[in-house]
Amino acid sequence: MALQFWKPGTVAPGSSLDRATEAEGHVLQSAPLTAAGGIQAQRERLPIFKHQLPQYLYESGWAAQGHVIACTQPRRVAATSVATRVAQEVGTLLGDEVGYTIRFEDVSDKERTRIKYMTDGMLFRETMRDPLLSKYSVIMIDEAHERSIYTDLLLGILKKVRRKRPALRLIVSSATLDATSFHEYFTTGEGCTQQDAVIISLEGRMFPVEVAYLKEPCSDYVMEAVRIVWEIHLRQGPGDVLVFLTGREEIDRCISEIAERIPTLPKGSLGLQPLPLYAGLTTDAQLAVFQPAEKMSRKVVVSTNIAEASVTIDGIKFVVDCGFVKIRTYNAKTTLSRLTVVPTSRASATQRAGRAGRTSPGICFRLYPESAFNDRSIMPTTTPPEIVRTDLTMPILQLKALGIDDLVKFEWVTNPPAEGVLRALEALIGAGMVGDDGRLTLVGEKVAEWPVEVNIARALFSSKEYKCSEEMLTIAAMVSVQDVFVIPEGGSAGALAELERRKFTAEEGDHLTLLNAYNAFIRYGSSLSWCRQHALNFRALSRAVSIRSQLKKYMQRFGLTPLQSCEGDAQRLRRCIVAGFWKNAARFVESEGTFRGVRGEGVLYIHPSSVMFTRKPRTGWVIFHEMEETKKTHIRIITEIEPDWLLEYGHKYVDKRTGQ
DNA sequence: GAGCACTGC
Repeated sequence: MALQFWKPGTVAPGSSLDRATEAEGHVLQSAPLTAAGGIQAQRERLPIFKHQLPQYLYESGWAAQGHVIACTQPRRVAATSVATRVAQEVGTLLGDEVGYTIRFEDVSDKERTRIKYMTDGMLFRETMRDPLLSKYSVIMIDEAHERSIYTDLLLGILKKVRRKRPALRLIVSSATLDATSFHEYFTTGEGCTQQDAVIISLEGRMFPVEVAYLKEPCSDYVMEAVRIVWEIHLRQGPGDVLVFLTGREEIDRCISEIAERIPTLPKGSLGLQPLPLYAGLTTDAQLAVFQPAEKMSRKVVVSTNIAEASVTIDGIKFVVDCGFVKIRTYNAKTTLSRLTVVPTSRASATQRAGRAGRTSPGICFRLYPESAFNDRSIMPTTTPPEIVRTDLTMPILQLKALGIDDLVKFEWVTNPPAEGVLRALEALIGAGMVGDDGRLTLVGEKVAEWPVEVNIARALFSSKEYKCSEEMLTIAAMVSVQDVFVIPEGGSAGALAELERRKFTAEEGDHLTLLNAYNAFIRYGSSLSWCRQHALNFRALSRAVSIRSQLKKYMQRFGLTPLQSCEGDAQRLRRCIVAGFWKNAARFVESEGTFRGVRGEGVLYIHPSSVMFTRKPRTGWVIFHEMEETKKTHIRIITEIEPDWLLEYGHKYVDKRTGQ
């Protein structure tokens, strides 16, 4: 069957979705969804929206006999907000026929829920308990173009599930040009036919957006952005501006440059109100971008990629796009992750431009020449999926837990790099999670179920022996969230925050400092105002509370109870951390003031956010939570240890590697 | 003596 695309947002009169490919449209499919009746909802020529597909399927009987229609989203907010909207449209209470399931929150009913919105990570997790996902009749994977790691893993699993359970119908929804490749993915291969039910829809933006380019490339896109914002402000009509830059530093610079020029505005002209937006901001500061602009003023939101898909601001009429994005890449050989600024994909550029056309026609100014946009060697069609640039240790452990031992045979949407797969397997074997036969060990099976990384799981398992599970649980939760300590931009506010942080500082290092901050948060009522007073991130701490209580349930389920406190015996706790993180040990080199990793990682620098940044370790040895490469290789979340605590583990490690 | 895109279980 030939692939066809609809024009965004329309279905021909009286057509059912199974006939949609005959009509003009943005739905494309290779097999009809007629087994339980087609969709006859469109008597008149009404626009059909993507989020309504599950409810049409529901009305057409696809949720009969206790079956459930699932719709996955890469993000929690999307899952909850779409579920809320659909529940309203269907006219039921949220959590009744229409519900959602995300981590820490299950607003669905086991018996009654027929349409379930969920994060893709959640559905992936569900495959561990029910490998055939037998209660679902239709699964819609939304925002598949974002290619999150869980989307990819899920698509791979679903292809496998469909071979065993052909009655399962899949809908893959993608906003970009790669729709055809998803189609090919599901219709080729052994046992796959053109009859496999796949519908791929394209989204359309609501209003036209005119795109303008620079004639020549610019050398400093931050200053160029400032110039364009100025021009928009003086020459264009009303409407707010959204500027895309790559990170906090650029955003701060852009904002102060704009602020500096505000006094030069001609008398009587509109004011300008520059506002930063990035994930690390406090809730208060983030909320500011949603407030309407002050009277007689134009709002300029200067944002990271967060405004590309995660956060939607109404009233934006102008977009200024620098054409770059900061992404995390992972080097399997060195086990180093790194943040790099790279040109955006064309798909990203299109998505960013679309942000100008949500409420009215708009204009997007791209800070690069049109020739760059058209040159695939400069701007790729799509961003490389997460699976090719991430640490594969956990994903592979989880695939193995699903019985997928042959990773070469697994039908990846995109193959992960061979090096990454090998290193991950090596790490899992070294950690005793995978045996030499490539199969999961008993420990591996257990750890795969935990929603934490391998090192943390190991420390939690050891916490029973070291009698410090209460504290280890807290530390596990705290290292899983980021930005607990708020760092205001420079000046006196920064120094004040630094003083606040010292109140929680523990001699032993960052792990215990985090523990102190968490305990104080609980002791003083877990309140937002208390966090503000002490320069702590309320959102992060609240999340840590949720994670801790979830992990506590796992401790109970795995018989690691009763939970015990180390009663202030920090040594037990530090030894327990070593039991999980012994591979992340580093030795101080006095003459250089730097560290060397025991795995030969080269020169390591303490991250400035560490309480160890200003001191040298008494014993000369530390354990770190993670390392990251920026201009230098930094280690983060560090605790001082005694070197002989390592001997036990180091021995095992050497044995495995050399075979001695 | 100096820094951190964004998600998710």
